[in-house]
Amino acid sequence: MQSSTSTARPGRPRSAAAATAILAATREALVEVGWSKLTLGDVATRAGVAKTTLYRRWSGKNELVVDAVAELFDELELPDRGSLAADIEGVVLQFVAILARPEAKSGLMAVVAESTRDDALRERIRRSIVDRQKRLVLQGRSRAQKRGELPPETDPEEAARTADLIFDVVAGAVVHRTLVSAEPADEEWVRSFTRVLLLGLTGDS
Amino acid sequence: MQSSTSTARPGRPRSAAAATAILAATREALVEVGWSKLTLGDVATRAGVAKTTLYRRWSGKNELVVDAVAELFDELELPDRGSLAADIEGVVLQFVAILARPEAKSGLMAVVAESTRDDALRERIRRSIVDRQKRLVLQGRSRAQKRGELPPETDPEEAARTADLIFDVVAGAVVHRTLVSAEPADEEWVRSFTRVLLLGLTGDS
DNA sequence: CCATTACGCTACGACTCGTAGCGAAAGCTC
DNA sequence: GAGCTTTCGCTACGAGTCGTAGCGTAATGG
Repeated sequence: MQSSTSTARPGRPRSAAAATAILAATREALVEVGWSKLTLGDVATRAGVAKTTLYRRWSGKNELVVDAVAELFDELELPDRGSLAADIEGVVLQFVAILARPEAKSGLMAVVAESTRDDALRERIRRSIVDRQKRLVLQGRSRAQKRGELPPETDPEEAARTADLIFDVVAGAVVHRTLVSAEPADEEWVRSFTRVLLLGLTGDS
Repeated sequence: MQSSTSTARPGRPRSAAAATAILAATREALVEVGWSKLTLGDVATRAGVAKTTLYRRWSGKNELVVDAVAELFDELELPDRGSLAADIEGVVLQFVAILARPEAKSGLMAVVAESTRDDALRERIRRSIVDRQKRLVLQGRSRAQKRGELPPETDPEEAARTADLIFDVVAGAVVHRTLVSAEPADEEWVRSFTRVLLLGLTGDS
């Protein structure tokens, strides 16, 4: 019996422009001052809104940064490059490019760190970042199966577990290389990584 | 002409017991309140020392947490389990166990996040955590080569690059599984991961 | 036109920060 | 032991941030 999907709330609607400005200002502040010194008051000033507006929409710094960072990862896509190896290399290079941006580096790792003590935050990260990008793994696998590069999966549950594993290996390796080892994930590194991922340590062509 | 290695400073020496108590108190605080709400005043109280003592020894929260967390990783070792696969599974399980501890989770990720904007901090992390554990990769490879499981390396530079790659893949995958995906890295997962690492995605036995 | 909600602004107590200054303690050298 | 040096515990401080409350105004829908 509802007219539409809860969009029909009375009163003045929230400004969409404000949301855009706030998230952009958050990323700007992440670049300039980093996560630990980022204050909501500063973000509000940069965005040209009142501090109270910020608190009305987000419960705290963590939630705000998650939303600001999540937008960065939505540009990932998986163009068909003809082979599984080329597909992997392509998407990994995109991921590397995103992680090279300072707002992604400091923001992402910080909220992940905070999420170890905050279940709601972890769930927010999972929904808005992690699960959204797992599609790339599924897409790549299905393409490789059509090409005959990978065998079709038999057990669907096993297939889901493998997809999760691949996602952790790929994303984890890139993040670790970029942030912890802090060395460039250039094309050469991506090629080596892809080779190991496809052939393993023992399988040298 | 120095009596010993710069240990011969005049004046009252710094209490070694205080350092131990401070680092332990830091880990305790990481468990109870997490990184963002951890205050140096609280740590000082827990350790039973004055806040000023803390500031005399560490320049800030980041440096303190790095030292407190670094001690956790020193217990990693690589017992000879007879095969490369078994060796990898063993050390990965140890790593998983350490990362399961809340003080390791929140502390490590937080300082890594901060290090994206602080070169000195990144170098401190590298020296006290990352490089210290790369020995495990080198040790495992050399053992596998003696067993004939891996070919001897030809180019030493290429060998170093590969070792770095392996380290990023292993550590990154475990960290991502544990912290970002936030799902258990149990024995079954470790077995699957080891299989992919050794045989690759294509190589199914 | 009226109810309802969002907005901008100001002000507030509570808290943490990092530092300074002090007297006392604990080592070394002579 | 005397004297020097450095650390330690304690107290106090201004500066800055936190998250919230209160108010008048702006923008929607019925």
